[in-house]
Amino acid sequence: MKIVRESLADQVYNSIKNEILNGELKFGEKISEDSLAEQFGVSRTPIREALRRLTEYGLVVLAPRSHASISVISDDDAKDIADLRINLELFALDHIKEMGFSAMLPEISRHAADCQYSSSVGDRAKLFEEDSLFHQAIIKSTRNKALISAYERLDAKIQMLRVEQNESVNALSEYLNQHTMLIELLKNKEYEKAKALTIEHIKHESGRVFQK
Amino acid sequence: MKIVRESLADQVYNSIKNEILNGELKFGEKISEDSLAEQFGVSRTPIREALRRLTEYGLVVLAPRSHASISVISDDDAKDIADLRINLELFALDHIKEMGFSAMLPEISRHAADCQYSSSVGDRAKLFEEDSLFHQAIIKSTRNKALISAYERLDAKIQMLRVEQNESVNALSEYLNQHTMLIELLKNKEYEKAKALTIEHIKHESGRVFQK
DNA sequence: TTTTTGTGTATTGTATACAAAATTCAAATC
DNA sequence: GATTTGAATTTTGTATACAATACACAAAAA
Repeated sequence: MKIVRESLADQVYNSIKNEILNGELKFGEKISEDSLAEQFGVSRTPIREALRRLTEYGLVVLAPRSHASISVISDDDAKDIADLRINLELFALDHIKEMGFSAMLPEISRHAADCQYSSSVGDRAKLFEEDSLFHQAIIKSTRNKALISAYERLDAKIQMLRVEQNESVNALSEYLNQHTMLIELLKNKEYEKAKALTIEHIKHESGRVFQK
Repeated sequence: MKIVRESLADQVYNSIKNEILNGELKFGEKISEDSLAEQFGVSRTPIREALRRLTEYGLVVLAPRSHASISVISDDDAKDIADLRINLELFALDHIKEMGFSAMLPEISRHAADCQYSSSVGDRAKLFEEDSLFHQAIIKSTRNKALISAYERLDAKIQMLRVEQNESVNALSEYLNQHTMLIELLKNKEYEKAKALTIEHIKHESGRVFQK
């Protein structure tokens, strides 16, 4: 077996990403390479690589020769993200209709269950993480690599948005029930209902951006 | 007006991208930071940033602590890309159906015309570029930033694929006529026909991956 | 008071130096 | 001959040094 040590750049990337999704780094906050380098005890080189990768995922914005800052996602952007997300998830359902679940059904079910559990013990962070993994698993069942990587990028921003509308996840139990309902519909091959539910589910989560 | 000099990393990024799309750099070819640095007369730092960005766009593959190489796109990957592309372009058409063309129609038409012209003078590179811009313009008319950036990533690989199947763009004039036909259908609000044509158009271009 | 200009400071962009890991290839072993 | 081993070489990963640009704030001008 080949052991590959994670590079400092990768570690820093994950750490900064977590700090953004934890809310430790606020949206719009300026960040300097020097202070991050000092914070993580590394040189600026891996910090720069991490920041540039985060920029590609839309979590960080780079002002050339000036500074980096955490992204701010406007309501319009949030609406765009939700619209595209609906499109991609429906595309995945079409694929499942044609080709079946592949081998992902157990994983999908497990993430739905873990959402329920995390909710019941009040672990919001874990709940959000499992919710992302649930939707990613549906996408992954298509085995379409282009789709999977496009969704991965979108998911980074979806996760940011969840942090932002921190307080506003109303009717959480209904939201979580939709997961199990969706699984049932897919098992029973009721694809049109599954699509309708997916749209409702995403609009439900995206909240206010669909209310106008 | 603020003059911002393009960074060396950006210049190198564009140069390497062009070399890949020109075929100067072959698919699967190993590339070393040192030799690129020497070739461009810069240090490894901007080279590394460029390579990492290219990796995010799927044009380059990084083997950690070992080497970088130009991506190889398999037939399965090409099929995935074409499927997703169809989905995204149909999504854009739905948007145009709801909201109209926005102000992009002149630009769309111009790129279609430039495709025709480039074809007539036998400028393949320019033809491919304008073809990409034509489809990008349709996507841009939705004004959905998430969609636009997702498509931009996909487009990088679409361009690579066009280079690969260099000789096989058969029935080019038919392909180009489809551009003008599509514009006419959209002007006349014949959206279902436009969608059918889009599917045909993309499958036509993607060639062999749809032939099984 | 408001605007402009200039200078010092802080920050990013790039080059270079060094450390660590992977690759190569020849010699040794089976 | 095929495989393994190990040192030499090459290449990447990271730190540091320096250059160039942007920023902040005070002094001067309108």
